[in-house]
Formats: sequence, C-alpha cells, structure tokens
Amino acid sequence: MPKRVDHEERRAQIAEALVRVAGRRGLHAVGMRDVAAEAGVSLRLVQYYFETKEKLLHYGLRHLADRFTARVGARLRAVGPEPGPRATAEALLLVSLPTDEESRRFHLLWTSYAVLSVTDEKLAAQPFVADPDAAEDALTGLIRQAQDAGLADPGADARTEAISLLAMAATLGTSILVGQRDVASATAVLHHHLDRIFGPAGKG
Amino acid sequence: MPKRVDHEERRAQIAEALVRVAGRRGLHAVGMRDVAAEAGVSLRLVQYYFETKEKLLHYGLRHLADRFTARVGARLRAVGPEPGPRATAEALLLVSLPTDEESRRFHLLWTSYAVLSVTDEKLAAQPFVADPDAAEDALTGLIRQAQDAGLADPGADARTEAISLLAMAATLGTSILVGQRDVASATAVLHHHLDRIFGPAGKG
DNA sequence: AACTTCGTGGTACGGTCGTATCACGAAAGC
DNA sequence: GCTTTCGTGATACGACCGTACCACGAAGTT
Repeated sequence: MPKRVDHEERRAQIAEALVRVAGRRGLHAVGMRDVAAEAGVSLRLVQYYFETKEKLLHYGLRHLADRFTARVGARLRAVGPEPGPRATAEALLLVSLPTDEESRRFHLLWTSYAVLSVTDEKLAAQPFVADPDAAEDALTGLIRQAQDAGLADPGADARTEAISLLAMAATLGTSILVGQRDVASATAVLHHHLDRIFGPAGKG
Repeated sequence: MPKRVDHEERRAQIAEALVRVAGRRGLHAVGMRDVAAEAGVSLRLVQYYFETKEKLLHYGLRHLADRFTARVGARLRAVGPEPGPRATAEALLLVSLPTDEESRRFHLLWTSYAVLSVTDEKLAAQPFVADPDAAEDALTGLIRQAQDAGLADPGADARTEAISLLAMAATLGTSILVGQRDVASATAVLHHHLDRIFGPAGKG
C-alpha cells in the first residue's frame, strides 16, 4: 500500500473546514467545492473521504457535537478542582452562549442542523434528543446534589428547574446570535435564576 | 386595462403556498417551481408577482409574522372578555408552542429564517429583534400590571421574568419540534413558572 | 374597430451543484 | 522489478435552479 494516510484525521480536517465555511456563509450555502477550497484540498479528495455530501454532513454534525463536548469538559476543568454544584451548573450553562467565534459557530450550526433534521428524514434527529437529555440529566443531578448538601432550595423541583435553565440558555444564545441581546444581559438572566435556585449566598 | 386582479391577494396566496411547501420540505429545499406547483399556478406567475426569489422570501417572512400576530390576537380574544394578566400571559406563551400544523410550521420557519438572517445579510434581521422585543415589552407590562393589582409577587423583576418566560417557551417549542419533548411536559414547565411569578392562587 | 396594457403560459439560457469517470504517481508485496 | 492498490488530480456529465425572453388572449380606452 502507498502513502498510508490517517483517514480519520483527514476526515476531521475536512469536517473542520466544513464547520468553518458553514459558520461563515450558512450551512445551506455550503457545497462540496467550498469545503474543498476551505480545507485546501481538491474536490476529489472530499469525495474520496466522504463518498457523498450526505455523509459529509452527518460527519460534520458528529464532529460538531464532539468538539462541543470537549469544550464543555475543558470549561468544567477550568472552574478549578473540586468545584461546587453551583459553579459547575453555571459553567455548563454559560459555555453554550455564543461568546466567541467557536461558540457562535457551534450555536448557529447546531440550530441549522436541528432545523434540517425536522424535514430531512435522512439526517439523524437522534443527537437533538439524546444530547439535550444528557445535559438535562446532568444539571438535574447537580441541583439534587446541592439540595442534599443544603446548598440549594430543598423545595425546588430539580428536573423542572434544569429544563428551564437549559431552555433559557438556548434561546438567550440565539437572541445573542441574531443581535437582539448582548452577552452581559443574557448572563444576568441566568445568574438571576441560579441565585433563585441555589440561593444568593452559595456562589462558590 | 384587462382582468384587474388584486395583486396583494394573489401575493398572499402564493406566500401561503411558500409557507406550506417550506413547512413540509424545509425552507432550504423550496424553489420557485415548488411554490408555483403548490399554489397551482405557473412558474411565470410567481415571477410576475415577485420578481425575484429574494423578494418572495422576504414577503414570505412578513406574511408569516403577520399570520402569527393574527393568531396571537385570536387566542387572546378567545380567553374571554376582560381576562386577568395571568390568563393573558399564559395565552401569550402557549400560543407559540407547536401544537398543531400551523404553529408547528410557524415555529420551524421562523427558526429557519432566523438562522438564515445570521449569514445572509440581504435578509432583514430586524423582525428577529423587533418582534421579540415587542413580546418582551408586552409580557413585562402584564407582570407589572399584576404586581400593581396585588396579583403577583411584588418582589419579582418583571422584565427579567418576562425574558425568561419567553426564552423558555421558545426552546420548549423547538424541543417539541425535534421530538425531544411533548406538549404536556412543556406546558407543565411554563405553568410552574407562571405559578411562581403570579402565585398558584390567581390562575384566573 | 383598432390599440394599448395587464395577466398568463411556455420555454430557453447560463450557471452551479453533486456525482462519476479517466488518468497517473507513489509505495508496499511478491 | 513488476504488479497491485491507495491517494490524488482534472475534468466531464446530467440535473436542477433562478431568471429572461417571447408570444398571446382578454379587457378596457379612444
């Protein structure tokens, strides 16, 4: 066999090119040729590693989700060792807001894919159910954990509050994206509810 | 002059065809020929009343917003004469959830347009700022009104709560659309917060 | 009755898009 | 060292899309 290139790595490079160009011009407007140009390879290469555009888009979604998961992990590790439930919950919510280029891209493309999945049955809708469910479970666990430790309002319905917080974060992110709101005011709204649930005292 | 057709009415018919077919196959997948076929007219007619596709899409967005405004008005009138602030607020929030075919279509297409407006500078981003701002003002006013009448927690920050409620309703709608959640659980979350703000007693 | 103007249909054109085909160099196995 | 297979490039093909063009009937005006 010849050059023995790492296909998976190459696919990741091309998928990142897809994400970049789609973040710039919109997912609907990106073609195979655009991805090839952005990645600095020939159109044939994109066809070679992803046989069809549909597979490229599928891979792009998975790549996007993986990158985001890694970003969440990094953010959680960055809040310091042994973080309290509230600090963890706050990091979880704030990381999804479009504050820099990458999170802006993620928010835009995730929403684009979600919209596509409603009408294109070929595109897997599963990530848009499983991933939010996982986030919901994690946040519910954090609130319960804080309640057990006496660090949160014991009367709060943990799951309902988790759903609410995540729902708010998502729409606030979108409103930042379209220019209706700025990051500071979105953050303030989330802090208000974190204070309500965890109590204003336990910010650590 | 010949047949003297009402252009505005004809445009509305075509725009409704656009909304229908876009709701079925996705906004990105709809072409001039699809709209023409859905409306039962020739391609040339669509070109005649909307010179370009861009203008058709613009008109479609405006038509969508108008239809939704009308729907909100009807819903508010349906809650009965002289409704309390809480009932009005509840109607305002619930009407945007995708519960039937039309609201499902509205939610999907509104989100599609919003996503488009981020990258296509030709498409007006203004509706996605002005309309949510108006809803936010309206809901804030309702909460303040209830507070003045002693029908809501006087300590609540009306604007923050209004932003939160609308943000939750939007994401809950999307999660219904993608099949993550059902209408009942979304409604329960909203009711929980309405009870929190207005108090469980004053449901009327 | 001739003329003008509006509404409508059919069809052609240029461009782009996803995909397929042909060609060729480079490396590993016999 | 020849062959086979992998990686890569260039280019062609068929379909579709938005738009432009041409033609014609129908209804008012003079």
